[in-house]
Amino acid sequence: MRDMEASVMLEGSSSPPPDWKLTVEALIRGARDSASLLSCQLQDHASGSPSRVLAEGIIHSISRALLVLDDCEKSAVPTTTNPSPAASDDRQNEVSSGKRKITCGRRVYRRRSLPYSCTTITAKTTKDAYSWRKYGQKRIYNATFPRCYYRCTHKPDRGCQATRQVQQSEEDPAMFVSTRADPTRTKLLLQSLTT
DNA sequence: TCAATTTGACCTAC
DNA sequence: GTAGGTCAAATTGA
Repeated sequence: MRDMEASVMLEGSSSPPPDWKLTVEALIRGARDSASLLSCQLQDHASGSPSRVLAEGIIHSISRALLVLDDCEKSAVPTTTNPSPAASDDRQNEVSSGKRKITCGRRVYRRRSLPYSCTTITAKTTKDAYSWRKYGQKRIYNATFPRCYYRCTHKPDRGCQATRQVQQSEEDPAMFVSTRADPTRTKLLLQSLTT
């Protein structure tokens, strides 16, 4: 698996085919369905059992493979996401309006489609190397459960850009769909896969 | 007192 | 125009 991921990434240094995006989306759908199925199967096995360890490994590998594919796509179409410093200055112009302050001028946000994202499905919100801090929650259209947004606690002091989205599964409320994105650490992971 | 969470507003991608 | 991601004031809890 490791070798496959590495080779996929190396090939991704060239321009992707026109239907690359459709291919990746199809893979993502298939992988998510597979992960959901495996997650359901996991419920019947005790934690640490060989079957469960194997299935968790498969889910992890799928997530990593998708991560590499996504990165190949991104590398083919370079983007700049540097927020304008001037934008933050605009936020200084605040006026008071009732309960909360309303900002004059435009805020600038880094947008959508989590770069270098990695989706996993777990029986509960798992602990990892990060310390997450919740910064938002939204009701999602056609979704029963709201989506929660987390970012790394160390963003202000260490500049950690990791973010995480967690949403309860529609099919099985006991499961949580977790999407993590960390531009800096993902690059390091990809480098390690090639060595 | 301070850090974490909540929640409505703001903003942008689609 | 709408859905969804982010901001930041208010609130809560240790």
